[in-house]
Amino acid sequence: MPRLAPALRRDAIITATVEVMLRKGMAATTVRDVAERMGSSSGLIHHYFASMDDLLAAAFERAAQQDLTGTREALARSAGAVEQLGTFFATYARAEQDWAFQLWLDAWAEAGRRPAVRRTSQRLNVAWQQLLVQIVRCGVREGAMTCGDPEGAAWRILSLLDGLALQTVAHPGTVDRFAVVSWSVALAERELGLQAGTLVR
Amino acid sequence: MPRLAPALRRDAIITATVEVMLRKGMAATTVRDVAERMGSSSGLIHHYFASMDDLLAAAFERAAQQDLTGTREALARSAGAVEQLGTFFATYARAEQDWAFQLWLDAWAEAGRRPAVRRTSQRLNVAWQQLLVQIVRCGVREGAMTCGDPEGAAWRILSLLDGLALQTVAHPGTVDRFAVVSWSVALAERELGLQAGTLVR
DNA sequence: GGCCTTGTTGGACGCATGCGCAATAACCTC
DNA sequence: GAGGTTATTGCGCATGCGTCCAACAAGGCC
Repeated sequence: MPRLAPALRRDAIITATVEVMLRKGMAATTVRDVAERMGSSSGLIHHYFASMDDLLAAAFERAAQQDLTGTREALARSAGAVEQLGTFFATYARAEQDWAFQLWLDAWAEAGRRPAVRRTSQRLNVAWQQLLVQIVRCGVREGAMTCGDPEGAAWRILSLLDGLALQTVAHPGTVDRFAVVSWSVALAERELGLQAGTLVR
Repeated sequence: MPRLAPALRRDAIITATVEVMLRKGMAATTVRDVAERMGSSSGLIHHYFASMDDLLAAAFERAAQQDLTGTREALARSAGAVEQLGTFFATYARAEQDWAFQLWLDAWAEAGRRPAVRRTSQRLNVAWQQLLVQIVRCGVREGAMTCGDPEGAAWRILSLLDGLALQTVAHPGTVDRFAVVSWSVALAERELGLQAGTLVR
């Protein structure tokens, strides 16, 4: 294994860990798996991460942040707050994002045993909520939405989407995903004083 | 350890496993833990359960079924479909039921690695949905609710409640549970053509 | 009371895990 | 090119896991 600058190596380890995590799940990811994926020794990983907890947390952070910034960029390309909200829902509806749901599910379950993972997942969850709050606040300022409690509304909508994600991941095929998404969109429209059908393109 | 009839011993093992599971989580539950809890040897457990997967599935089934029948009994004590639906939501709102949410979360996460647990959780999930379907069908027949798609409505409401459960378990303190419950109740009321406030006592 | 079925024991086995550490080798500086 | 810094190795250690099995003992049956 060629010698690498600390920052680059650390980065490479995280990348490899994310790949393993997506394939085998967070709980089944081991130091040896990551080392094999990188083609390096297992000792190297512990040279950069004090514990498995830290490594998994860092890897989860990477994956979730990527998702978050991807959504942020998509939002930036949208004109008004209403269109942004539509984009937000469309992101959740994408079938290719099942891996993200599975990852969040893993993180929630591991949170009980791994402090670092718990802290990271809580932080990122709040980040998603704040993203929604921002959109709603923007919509209210534009006069396109009405909402007395943006913080609360964001939590409610997020809970709704999480439940949807849970059902589709845990019981694929049983639930009609599209139907549940449209429903949640309709609910959000009513919650925010939007006309029905505004968010669907 | 006194000799016991197979059915009773099997029952005792499941009981002990549930207790350990509630305390340490499903993923952290080991054969030795269960044996120690029972005050027996570890070999005894494998005399009744072919694998750890089977044992965990049986224990999860026990806990979830208990919850299910408990709710069924509460529903039986309620008069009409509307009151039954109110009872259904009240069950979810109870703070003492956090252990149930945590257990479901564990089951969903373990499902990827443990076939028996997966089958059990899917079966019980459908059972909960059917319970809701029954209530809605009943309500429509009584003329108290309007719903064109009881099956779909049940899945949507269940997703909503699951999301709520997820947020409150994964991020205790961050989300105002009562606010989210009331919201989901209000949503269900609208979904089923009920007057606002009907389900809240 | 002897026998035989069967619930029960408790440790052994093999495997996998996270982690630590002395040795090695690559790179940089002078 | 010598020397020192440090990224990297790869094996060893302790621990924990699920599973298995030969031995043991407690009943029931005749």
